[in-house]
Amino acid sequence: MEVSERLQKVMTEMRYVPHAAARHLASRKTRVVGLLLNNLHNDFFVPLLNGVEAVVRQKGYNLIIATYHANIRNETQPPIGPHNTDGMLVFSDGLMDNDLIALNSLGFPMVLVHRTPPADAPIPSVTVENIEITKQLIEHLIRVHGRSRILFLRGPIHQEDSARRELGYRRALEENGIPYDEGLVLNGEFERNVSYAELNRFIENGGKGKFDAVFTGDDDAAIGVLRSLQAHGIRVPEEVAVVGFDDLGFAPFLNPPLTTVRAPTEAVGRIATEKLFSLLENDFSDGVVILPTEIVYRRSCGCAQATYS
Amino acid sequence: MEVSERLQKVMTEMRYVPHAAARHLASRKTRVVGLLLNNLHNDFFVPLLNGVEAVVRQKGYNLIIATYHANIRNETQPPIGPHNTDGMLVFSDGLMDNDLIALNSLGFPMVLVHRTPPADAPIPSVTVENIEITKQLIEHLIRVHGRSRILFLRGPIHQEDSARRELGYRRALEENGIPYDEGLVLNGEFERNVSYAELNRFIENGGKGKFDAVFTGDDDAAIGVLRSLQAHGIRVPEEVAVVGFDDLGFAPFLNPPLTTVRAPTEAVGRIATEKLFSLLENDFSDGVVILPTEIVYRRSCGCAQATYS
DNA sequence: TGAAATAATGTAACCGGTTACTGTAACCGG
DNA sequence: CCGGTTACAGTAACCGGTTACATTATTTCA
Repeated sequence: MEVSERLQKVMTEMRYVPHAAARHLASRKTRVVGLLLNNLHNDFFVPLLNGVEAVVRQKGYNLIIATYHANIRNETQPPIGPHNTDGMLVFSDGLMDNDLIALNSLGFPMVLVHRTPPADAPIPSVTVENIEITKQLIEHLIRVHGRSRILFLRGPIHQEDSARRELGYRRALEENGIPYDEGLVLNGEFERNVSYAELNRFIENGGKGKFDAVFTGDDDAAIGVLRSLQAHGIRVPEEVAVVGFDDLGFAPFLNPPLTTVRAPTEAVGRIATEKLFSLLENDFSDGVVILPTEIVYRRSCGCAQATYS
Repeated sequence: MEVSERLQKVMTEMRYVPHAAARHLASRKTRVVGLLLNNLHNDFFVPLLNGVEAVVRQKGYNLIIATYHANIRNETQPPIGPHNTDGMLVFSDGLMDNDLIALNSLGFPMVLVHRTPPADAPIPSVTVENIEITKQLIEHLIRVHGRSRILFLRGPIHQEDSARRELGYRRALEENGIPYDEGLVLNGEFERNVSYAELNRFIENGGKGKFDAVFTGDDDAAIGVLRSLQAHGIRVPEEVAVVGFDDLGFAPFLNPPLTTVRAPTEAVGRIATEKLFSLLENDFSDGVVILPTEIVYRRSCGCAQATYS
């Protein structure tokens, strides 16, 4: 029997597990990758985490998850970096473009998730198509369902998905001759509770009757929107059409079933992590991947039949 | 200016971040805690993670998340342990009772989540009340809605919540004179996709008409159950009443709104993590915490009115 | 002002592995 | 049976901090 085999056997028998810190220190490798998120207040992260974790585990690495966002960046150091990981996935607005450039110039492997790299730093990135599909989604509300006063609940201010969806929203309005109305844009933060509160506020301050559709920004916010509309006795989709984004698992079973955009979120997590490992192992990975999205038409926009009569 | 202040200043100026591995090695502390999960295929983990992560961040620690379950425990070492963390939260059937006892006797701080400690190891634990509330939930179906052929989709075989909910289910049947029928228990794994497939299989193998209610085990599985029932043209709650467990954020907005048990999952995560830190900092924490649960009655069991007529 | 208390600096060992290098034993083909 | 290759063993330096202790500078106050 080879020595290495015998060694393995004895190590297992004696339940010897090498001390991670000592290995890390000596080998200058942690075998840990990090995932930096703005927050965890969204069911969106479940498929993302699944994609990430599956690849990380398969590679025998560990995964550190941390939240870090723009509001705390001046108080705290980023919890993840070259000092405790071999590389990281960035889905956070806490690291600004110049932070990314600095880390990148240090040779620290990174992959951006749902975020475009800074102009002069070739950091790989994985995201989904937002602008064109959002434009189509809004145009569907306008052309098929005759809606024109479309409320938009945007997401976090620095979040790129939010900005792009807003762009698609504005383009659709523009190309269909509907003036953009600042007053119809609320801050939903892509969170069901925030969206619920914001829409309540809007409706209770005389907003009722001022809108005939809502683009909730994402599916999680759609939950808050539906709850608020229901609480105010506004019928969906008859009085107000509602559309979301992401097609989370619950979307087909909301009341009414949610028309939304199917985003391959687990694939985003998986591909981003594979890119990160390609960077770790081959020191190379190519640029920006934009995964395709598609609209799923259900009841909440006015399409299809109500399932329960 | 004090020396330590000046030091801090220079450290910030020069962007010096101490190398984690070196600190860990020298100080024998990692300032990392681990969270061991069976899997991540469930929206249930979002509130749990939120509770855990909030406390971990507030304490300035890092969080490693890993999946580990009974099916892979013979192939791989647990990814989290004394070698790379200061303590861990265990929500996993991958570590057996004797593993826990071994780790505990090493003095490794652990807190069990949704799991009762082994008889002879005083490991703190945080979970929610399952048995009595499930019994009440099933009795509600029996007594208020007159159901008697109640399908149960149990969760993972070693998962304690699943076992306890099954116990509550059986007690309710027993105390109401309904014989337990093995044929009405399916393996839903607490996963929407598995539950969907299992219920489809059941219905298509002649199960249609053999049940008038479903206890889905948890809310995530409820999504699969509702989808399957809808696909087979079975009306909820008229033909089949459906109840879940957890009261995840989407539950009030399923179609129809889901009657379920409200479980304080974020609090479980928060309290469990606080217990872990109490163990880390004071080397002490007391026993088993069982958080109370309550039934939330909505449309899917037959209570309340349909929101959309 | 001088002795004691306190703060700062200097030094070396150590954490538990990895890495590189040197030396010895086993193996292989001609 | 020998030279050359390969497998294994032994040794020491090193990774980048922490810790403990000894030394020197500064402050405090009788």
